Amino acid sequence: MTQGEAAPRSTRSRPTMREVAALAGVAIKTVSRVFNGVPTVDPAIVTRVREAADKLGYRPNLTASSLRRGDGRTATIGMLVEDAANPFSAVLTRTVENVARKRGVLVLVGSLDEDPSRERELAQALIDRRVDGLVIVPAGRDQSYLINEQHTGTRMVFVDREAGLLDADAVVSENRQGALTAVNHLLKAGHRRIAYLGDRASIPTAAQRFDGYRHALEVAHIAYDDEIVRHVGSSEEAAIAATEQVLSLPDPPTALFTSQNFVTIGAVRALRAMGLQDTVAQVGFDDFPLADILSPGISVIAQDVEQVGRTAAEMLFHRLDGDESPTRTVTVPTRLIERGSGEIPAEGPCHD
Amino acid sequence: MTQGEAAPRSTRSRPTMREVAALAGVAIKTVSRVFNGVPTVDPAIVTRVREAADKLGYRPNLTASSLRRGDGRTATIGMLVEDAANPFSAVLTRTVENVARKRGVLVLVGSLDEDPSRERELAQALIDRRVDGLVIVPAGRDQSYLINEQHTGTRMVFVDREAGLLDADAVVSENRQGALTAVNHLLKAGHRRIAYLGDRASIPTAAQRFDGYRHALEVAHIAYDDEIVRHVGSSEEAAIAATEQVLSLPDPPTALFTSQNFVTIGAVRALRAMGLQDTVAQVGFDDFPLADILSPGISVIAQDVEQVGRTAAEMLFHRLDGDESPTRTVTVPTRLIERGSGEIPAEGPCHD
DNA sequence: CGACGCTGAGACAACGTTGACTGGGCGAGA
DNA sequence: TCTCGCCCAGTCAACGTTGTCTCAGCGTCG
Repeated sequence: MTQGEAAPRSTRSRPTMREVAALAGVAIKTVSRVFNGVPTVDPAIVTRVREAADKLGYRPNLTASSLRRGDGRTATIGMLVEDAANPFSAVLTRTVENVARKRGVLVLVGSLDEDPSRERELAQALIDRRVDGLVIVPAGRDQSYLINEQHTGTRMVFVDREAGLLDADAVVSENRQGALTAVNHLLKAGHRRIAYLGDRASIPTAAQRFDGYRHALEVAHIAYDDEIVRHVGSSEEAAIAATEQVLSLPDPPTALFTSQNFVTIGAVRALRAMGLQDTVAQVGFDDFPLADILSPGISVIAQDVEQVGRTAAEMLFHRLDGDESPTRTVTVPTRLIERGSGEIPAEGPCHD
Repeated sequence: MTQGEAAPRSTRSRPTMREVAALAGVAIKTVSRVFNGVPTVDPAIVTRVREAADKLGYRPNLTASSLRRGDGRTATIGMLVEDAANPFSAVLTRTVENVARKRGVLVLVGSLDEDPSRERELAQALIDRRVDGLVIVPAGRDQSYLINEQHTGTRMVFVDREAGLLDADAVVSENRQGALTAVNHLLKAGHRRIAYLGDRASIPTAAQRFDGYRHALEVAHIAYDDEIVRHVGSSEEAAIAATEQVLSLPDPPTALFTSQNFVTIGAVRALRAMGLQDTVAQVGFDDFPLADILSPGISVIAQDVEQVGRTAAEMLFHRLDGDESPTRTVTVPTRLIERGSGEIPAEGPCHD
């Protein structure tokens, strides 16, 4: 079965419009018209071109197309999240993808790991690929490096945190109000000594939640005590340690407000390890899978991540459709889910 | 403050090499050389060009560059997973991203939702953007539509499931062996009546796990009984219903092997709802967060998702680096994690 | 019956960049 | 002194596609 083809099994080069045109016996431009659905092409020629294209396995080159065509659109957007593997980012990515899909737009994803320099690098990498727009959960506090890109037509929406030193659209969760609700809920159960365990205060969302915590205490005329306040970062281990420390104080808290996912889970672990899960109340910020199945179930302030992602994507595409209205920040509400841990009453005498 | 600029605040067009060249007083080609780090450029000119570029906010256009340059590389790969929001896919995406990052390669992500037609569409969309390579968790059983692309140089690696009707690299978990281990573990605890609850049998991984289940029973000389076998799909609700049904049989199983994540969680819920979590043993396939914190902890066969993703990405990049060796399938081992639920002994008399 | 408009297809240049080649200036060796 | 070759920057065309323009063919109307 010796054939003429002596090629080493591998790489032909990919067929182009030129070859399709040659095979169909038409001009390149006509092939272009066919693939762009221009109606003024003889149906007979259309089928001839399509057949030639199928035979050759031709696929249009979108990068060449976007280079030449007027709007320069690549039908691709960039998405920068904290970590593609964590549930918040993953859900966000998926909802943005869902909105993009309806428009034939694909999503480039990058993880920042809370590193501002990585944010810049990846944003640049996306811009170098001429994405039509960006959805960013910013790691740094200064996005002014994007001013140029904004002026040259790259649309962008910030998520979870607003942009710093840049006038841009944003979609955020109701962080301060959510935290307030959480702490008020614990106050209602009679708690007067409520610990705050959260992410580093340098992270804007954490700062806002902390602010809500302080405000709730203030309104309730409870003195702020930084002995029972820990900004631990977002690792479970650190949260476990902090929880143990706080509960080992001479005057330990009777309730915990844990303001971030991994911190919440760390605290859950620590409470169970100490056998205090039915004694010390807890409300966490951000829901997590199986929170309902533990005993007690973990009460949380749930963010509507899907809503956040969907809104952000829709805002971005509106901008791409030509919306030139002033930038705005949309706040998505949170809601309290009572599951048991947040409803544990305060023990001991009431001090008022 | 009336200025000459009457422009409506918005969209300048993005500067090109031409403009940088004009401002720096050099030829376009020299700008190109500077940005490609060609060493034979006068250092004085290099700084002149860089300054001009900075002043204009110039950023190279990678799509134009990849169109012109010889290898046609876009420094972008495509990744098709089942659902970017689920933990398995999310971790996979992240590990692939990590390997890609080291090479300055970005990742386009798409979710297939187990829909073969969507797999084709998205694969085509990625190819139209001329990605350098593809990492695919296939939804369908026939990937022959990719043969052309394979021959024209698009590299691809399949993950979690092998490609159908296509000779391609793959990285899979040890499904059959893992299931075997799970069932053997339950047998060792004295169980003779072990239910199988898993995803639809049309999904290759589910079929392999089911195969492992049957094989383990066979070796142990236990008759197969399809009364206690349910292929329920991957929804928690369906798994809950199936678990309840199976346990309501006249001769209910004393142990469950749940062969997929959501099925495992559904069964956990059902067992708790029925108060049987300390009576009926369970081993699940695939680990999940908080499995250790439940009581009893849920014993699982854990897949090494990071290892799977890393291996796949590395294989892809080896191919891109010119590796032309025969295609191969790498199997990544699983491991049993004992946490309590799988070690609950069988009640009642032993039948042998 | 000739000018006119319309329909459908091709020619040409250009998008922003880089590969291949060219050419001027200058030092070294014959 | 002249040539050779090297160094560095420039010119030109091309990557695959599409916007603009042109043009052939044909039916219509005054």
